[in-house]
Amino acid sequence: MKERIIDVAQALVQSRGFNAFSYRDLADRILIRTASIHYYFPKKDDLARALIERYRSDFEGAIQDIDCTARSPQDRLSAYLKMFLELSKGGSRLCLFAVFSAELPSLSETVQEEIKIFYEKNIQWIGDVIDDGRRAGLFSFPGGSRDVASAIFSFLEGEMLVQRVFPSKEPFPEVPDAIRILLSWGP
Amino acid sequence: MKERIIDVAQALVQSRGFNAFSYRDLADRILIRTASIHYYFPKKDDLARALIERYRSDFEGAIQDIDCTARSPQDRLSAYLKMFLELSKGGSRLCLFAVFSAELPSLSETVQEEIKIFYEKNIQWIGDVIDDGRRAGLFSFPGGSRDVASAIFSFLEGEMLVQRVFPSKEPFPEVPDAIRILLSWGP
DNA sequence: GTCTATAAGATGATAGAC
DNA sequence: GTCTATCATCTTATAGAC
Repeated sequence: MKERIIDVAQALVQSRGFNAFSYRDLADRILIRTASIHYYFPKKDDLARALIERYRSDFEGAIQDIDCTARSPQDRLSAYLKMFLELSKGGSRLCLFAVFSAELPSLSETVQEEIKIFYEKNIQWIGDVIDDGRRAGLFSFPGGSRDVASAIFSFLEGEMLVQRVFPSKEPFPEVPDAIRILLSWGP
Repeated sequence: MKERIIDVAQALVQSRGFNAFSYRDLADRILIRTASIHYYFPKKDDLARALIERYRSDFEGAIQDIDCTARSPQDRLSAYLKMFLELSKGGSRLCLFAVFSAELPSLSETVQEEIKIFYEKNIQWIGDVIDDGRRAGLFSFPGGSRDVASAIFSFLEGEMLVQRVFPSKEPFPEVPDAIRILLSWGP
């Protein structure tokens, strides 16, 4: 049940935002009473934290999978992008953290801190991968790998916003051209 | 008065989101009663439309200013970026449209349409500028200018989300490195 | 134009029966 | 665990006095 509530809540956050849905919205969709949801998540902030925790652990699990299979930097980055887009259901759902960032000052301190950790982990990981790639002569870019990693991550988060507004746009290619250019990643 | 309401409302939207503030929040800040706000903006959707209209006209005015002074593609793009960041008050405020995109499905059809127009205008303009730049041999990038313009815009919107989470990060340079790389824009 | 007063409904939350 | 019942509060919105 707990998982099911999180499922539905996540879908609502990713489409409307955290402040634009109520326990009633959840209850109606799950066919349960709001009091039952309060049993699992007494305060709405508890729900926010649970949402983040699962999303983040999904992400970290996926990243570990990628690291374990230990392929080339290119394959790792490709796999990351694919996973990123999958979790967001191709734009109809935003990245959970893009939504939370947009509403950041309305969220609790704890949640804000969790969001920061998520961003940090992602940028760190991308930075490591492209650094590996550069050392192997596969990628080429000026400056620090962290800056480029941050730019890639910003681009991905922003691209979801744009894609939401233009659903007619062709779906994300597996590796967006912008990233290929940023990394001088030849075809 | 109307302008003042829009000022305060815009600040609230850019920090918390459209669904996370109420007429009461506005009233408390402006030292007025909620009924008075309803006099100017009967429905909250009227306020949303007014917000968008002003933001968009500010943007278009600024873009026209840039076009009239008719400088080089590089200067035009620099000026655009500077304006973009100014309107967003350096990350403490998100781009109004980044917030609206994040909450898109919770907004009215009319508002959604306006958001689309804003995005379209911006991407179109950036595309024209970098196309000019490419023809003049100042920029170099593979593929269509619209795709690169879209990537630049996505990056900017996303960068604001990231900057909000890491306020300690150094402020946006006038022309972010990512954009220099995307355009092969030498120093 | 701004106010008081107020309505109708939503919202987050709790107590207590089953 | 799930329910009914209930709460205080907030939210959007309107009517009508000044």
